[in-house]
Amino acid sequence: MARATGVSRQTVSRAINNMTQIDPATRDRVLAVARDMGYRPSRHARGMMRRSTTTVGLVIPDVLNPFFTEVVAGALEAAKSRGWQLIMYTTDSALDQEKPLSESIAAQVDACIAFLLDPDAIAAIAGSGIPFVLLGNEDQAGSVSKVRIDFESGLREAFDHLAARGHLHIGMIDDRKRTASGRPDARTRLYTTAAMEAGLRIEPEWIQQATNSIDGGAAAMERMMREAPEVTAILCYNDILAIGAMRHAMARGLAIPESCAFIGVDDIPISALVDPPLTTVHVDKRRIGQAAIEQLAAQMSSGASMADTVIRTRLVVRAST
Amino acid sequence: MARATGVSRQTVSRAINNMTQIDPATRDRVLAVARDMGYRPSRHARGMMRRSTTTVGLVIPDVLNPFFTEVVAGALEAAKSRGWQLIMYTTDSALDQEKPLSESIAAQVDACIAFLLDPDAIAAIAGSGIPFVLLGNEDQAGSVSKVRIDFESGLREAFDHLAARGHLHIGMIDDRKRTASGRPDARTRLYTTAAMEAGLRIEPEWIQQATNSIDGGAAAMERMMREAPEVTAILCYNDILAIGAMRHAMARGLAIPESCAFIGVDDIPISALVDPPLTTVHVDKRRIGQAAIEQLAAQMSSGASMADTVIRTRLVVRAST
DNA sequence: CTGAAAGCGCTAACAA
DNA sequence: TTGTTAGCGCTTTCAG
Repeated sequence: MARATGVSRQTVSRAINNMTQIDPATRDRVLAVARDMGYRPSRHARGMMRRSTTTVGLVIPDVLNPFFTEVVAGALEAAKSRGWQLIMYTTDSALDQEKPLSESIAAQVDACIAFLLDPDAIAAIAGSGIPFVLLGNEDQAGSVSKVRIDFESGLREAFDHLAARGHLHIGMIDDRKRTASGRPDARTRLYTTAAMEAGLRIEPEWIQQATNSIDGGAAAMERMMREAPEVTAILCYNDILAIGAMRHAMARGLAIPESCAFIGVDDIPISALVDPPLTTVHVDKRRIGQAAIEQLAAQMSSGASMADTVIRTRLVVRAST
Repeated sequence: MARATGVSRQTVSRAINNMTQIDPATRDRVLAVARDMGYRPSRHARGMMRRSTTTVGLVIPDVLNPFFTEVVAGALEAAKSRGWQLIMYTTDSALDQEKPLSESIAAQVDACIAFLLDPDAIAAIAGSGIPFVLLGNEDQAGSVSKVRIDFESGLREAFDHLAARGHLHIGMIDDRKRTASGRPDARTRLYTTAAMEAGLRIEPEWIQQATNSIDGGAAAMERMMREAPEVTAILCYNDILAIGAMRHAMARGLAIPESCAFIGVDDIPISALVDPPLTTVHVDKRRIGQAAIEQLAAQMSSGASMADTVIRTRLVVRAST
């Protein structure tokens, strides 16, 4: 306390917060001393008195992935409009980072929204009692509030679109890590379902697993061309893989979309800029972030959680098909 | 306090933090009650006792700009390795948001790193006494610790490269907002300097101001083609503008690089993927974020701030020149 | 193993 | 205008 230094007492408080009812001279003196000894009010002590701004944790796998970046933008915007703060956490897309992170997070924030796959990690946060919204994980038990993405609508459109163009051999480039996690994404399931419903057969080698990156997509395409040359259209787990695969196909001399058509998922900004522009299943990513914050707000005010938000998707047809 | 509910007293603390020296039975009972009444330890009260994790504020103009995204990734990584947290703040690239944000920020975090232009905003944070590192604003007074980007090296390479290819009429597409702020970026100054040193003339209409987006770049290119058709090479404020301009030029029938060459700045991931791949001045964006955290750490331990970090740049030649 | 007391750094209420 | 008292919610002595 500056009481020892300045001649005055806890009246420093009045000075620091420059309240009224204080002699300007005293205030200045206190402030001067405070500056000299590098005094800084404690965030926590303050937070205890004034009811501080709510701080929400946001867990995403990877900041460099434009998909999550847009979710962050949406959440940030919604948070800012409520005067809330956002603390960013990253799992580096590593399943084994989820658990330790989740265990420490509840102590740091007032509420949390997170992309998480590990059930234990999800349980850790949900069990901590803080308001919580889970993102993009549809096969989680119903006890936790969710914002989920309805890929079915868009993916069905995609399949119909390809079928209408006469494609009979439709392959898929999937996310290896996601598949390996034992909790395959809805996209994978929907691909199989849609093919069956359309009466199309699928061979195992028509599904290639890829590391989630441009190069990963290219590598998967290389294998696809070697092992399944009969495939004339490829549905990709996301735009990044689609772009990597498409570029590789072009480099290897395939004409697009004549020899092979490509469809991505997400509709990240770059997809409209590549050549040829990528046909893709559009997801309103900002809306995911916004909706998550809104659900958090609902939990915090009413106590009860509101109904899950479902983000619809739709096909955006461009030149790659 | 759970003392009223559970039969026991502040020994809940022992239970909550599951310390040793407590009867498992008692612990479980306390925990059960705590869960039932939705008890959650207060972040702040805790932070007062245990010295809590340092929380650093990170201010950037825009999360959706891949340049800043990579800076965030670098900062996040460096922060995580120290066990620090990052709170994200955004100014939405609006100069007038900087001041109010800066004034409230010091109370929320233990330290701060920020992309800021408004001198008042900078002074507000610097004056608050928290450890502070300013990013990318080179013409700020020397009193504040900085990580700055040395565009000169890379930009000089870029000019030499264009000159070596015989370009005599080199234009520039600049960032309108940055120019309008009255604090033009070093890039703008260096463009003029480099041209003079190379003995090249510059006409006013060779410098077009653009809104910082793909479309903004396209619009600026449209004006450039109309007002300065003699220009055969264009240096752009950043890759986004360059890509927008280049695409528009192609759409209008220009051959690239034969009719017009383009050079960007930043080397964001997309630049290598567009067609033709963009020649650009590479900036190590992750390093900016890392360096900022390192300088913060230096300030917090030694008290004195370490020397500013300078991020070197270099030209990456691709097919657009 | 459990309870009582003291105090973290600050602010709010009331006196002086 | 300034000082005093009390207490925010928790952890940490030190006794019981």
